[in-house]
Amino acid sequence: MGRAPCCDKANVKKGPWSPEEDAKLKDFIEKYGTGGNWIALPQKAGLKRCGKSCRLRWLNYLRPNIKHGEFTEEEDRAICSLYATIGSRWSIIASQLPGRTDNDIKNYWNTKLKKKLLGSTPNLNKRNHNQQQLQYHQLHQQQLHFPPLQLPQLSRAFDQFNSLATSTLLQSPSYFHYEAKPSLEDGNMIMFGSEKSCTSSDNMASLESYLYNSGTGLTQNLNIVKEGGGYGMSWGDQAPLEYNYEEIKQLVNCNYTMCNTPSNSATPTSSCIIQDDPVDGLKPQGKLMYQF
DNA sequence: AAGATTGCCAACCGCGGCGTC
DNA sequence: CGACGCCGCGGTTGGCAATCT
Repeated sequence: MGRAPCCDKANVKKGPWSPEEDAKLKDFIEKYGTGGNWIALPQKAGLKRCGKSCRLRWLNYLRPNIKHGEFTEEEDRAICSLYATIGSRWSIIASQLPGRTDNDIKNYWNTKLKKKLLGSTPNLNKRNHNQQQLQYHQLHQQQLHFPPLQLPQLSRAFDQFNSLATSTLLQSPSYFHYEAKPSLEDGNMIMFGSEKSCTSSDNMASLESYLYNSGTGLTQNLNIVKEGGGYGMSWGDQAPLEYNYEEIKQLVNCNYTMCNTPSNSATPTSSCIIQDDPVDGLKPQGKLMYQF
């Protein structure tokens, strides 16, 4: 049996809100608040709308201090760096941008910012867009001799680093590094992986189990070796390429500071940055330095 | 000039999390 | 401790406007 519907779908209005409905909702909430119950609110406010629809309308449009219109360069940078760090968690990203809603940011990212990062402009037709994208990548590959990098894998990697940084598994000062480098065998693939040393076998077992259960997709090719009194571990995968090294470096390094500052401290306990790490004086490797 | 395509964004939908009973 | 109901999130859709062919 499926989930019961949240409202009587036959008796609720759908689609765009009229100014009258907006006024009713706004007046009601300003007078009485939401009462902590969106489902009951439309009936009390005299609206033939689903509670969820009311909530969305209020949060995305009617509530005070909502910012509409163009995003600033500063907001662009913040969205980029947060997306690179935590992925598509729009509500968290929105919480860092006063006046902006998660829906707004999601739409902005999907329709404009993503394309901006790819070096193309909005309102291009498909043929021009594809041509420009191709030229863009060709130019970058000629200049850098480095294939483009795929963003989703990086986002997952960052997710994993973030949760590890704040997990109780890593009590003592610890050091991680994350490497993104072109595969020597296949220029169209990127290798990504991490290494971790640990002096306690118990700790390592917990970490291993954590990684297996974290669902980040980064535990392929997990390799654990005994090193002296402790253990060393590395894991990684390879992925097809979409973005180039410079784009990713800019994304990550731009304004990036880890947000795991403890409540009793003014300074963050960790940070990350991608540094150039030339190999044999030829290709740069993206090395994400992660210290906490 | 008109039909087709693309961009944009408000709104919808389904699902997972969480609190309550 | 499981069922239930609500909330909030992120992905998707629909429809209008702009642009292209």
